[in-house]
Amino acid sequence: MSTSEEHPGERITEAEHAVMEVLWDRPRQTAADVCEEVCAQRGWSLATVKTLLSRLVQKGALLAEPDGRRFLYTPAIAREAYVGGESRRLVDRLFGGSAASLVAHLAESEALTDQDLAEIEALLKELRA
Amino acid sequence: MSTSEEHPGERITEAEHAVMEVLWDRPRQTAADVCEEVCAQRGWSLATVKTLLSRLVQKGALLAEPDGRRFLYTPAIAREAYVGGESRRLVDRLFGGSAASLVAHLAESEALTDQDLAEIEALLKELRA
DNA sequence: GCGCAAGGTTTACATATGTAGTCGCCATGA
DNA sequence: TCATGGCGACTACATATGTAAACCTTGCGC
Repeated sequence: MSTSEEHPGERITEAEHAVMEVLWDRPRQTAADVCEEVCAQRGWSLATVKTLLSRLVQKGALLAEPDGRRFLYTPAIAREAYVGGESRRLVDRLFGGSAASLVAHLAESEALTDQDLAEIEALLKELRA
Repeated sequence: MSTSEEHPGERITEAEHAVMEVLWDRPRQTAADVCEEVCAQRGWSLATVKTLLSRLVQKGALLAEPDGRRFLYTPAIAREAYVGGESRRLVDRLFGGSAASLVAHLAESEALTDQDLAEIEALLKELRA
């Protein structure tokens, strides 16, 4: 059941993740573009964004496509893969690998609203079909 | 705000979490006891466990109950709370706060086995009752 | 042509984290 | 009573992470 991951495990950090989100939302953006999207919210400077972009490229999480004298950054890993990996990590670490346990916990701890429950039910019905 | 400040937000790290699990499983254990449980698996030395225990006490995640010249460590926070917090953090960060989205993702990414699905369905039915 | 602005690269530095050694105290058995 | 071993406290140190400044290169507008 191994995911098609071959990077030795270059974890993406919290701060880096914020940058990834911007690029998943819209690929091929410059450092300035990314900053435009997050610097305000996170109180970062352009320099910080540059650093994070570099580190992400090094980690193989981003691709830097040359565009004249600058780079257009694009995710090298799909959001789905990342989200899946993180989710799995959580489930493994806290729920003994049982996703059902996670759902159970969410439900019991009232982290799920009635609407959530309805949505999940609908979803399950669909999956069963 | 004295030393024994109660910070609900003091993050517990991966390594520290391993120690917490041992104590959640069985409270009031000494450093040596805890080591007994994890040193082998994680390849840690007793010293490492001691450091982690100290940090956890500082963070307010553990209580050190004096027992003669040593301490019996006990979780100061319930596992439920920790698990809930971590789950919520993940949901917020990756699923825009929608727990249902998480479940949807798990389902779609086949992280849920048929049995998981069945369990969840049963669970939902119960919650509806 | 030339300086400036835009971009990436290097360097920086504090705090966090993983992992562990060392110090000093003291209860206990020889 | 005295050496020992067990124990927490203090110290250590490399790497990771957050955050950013300094620096270097080069295309462009004037």
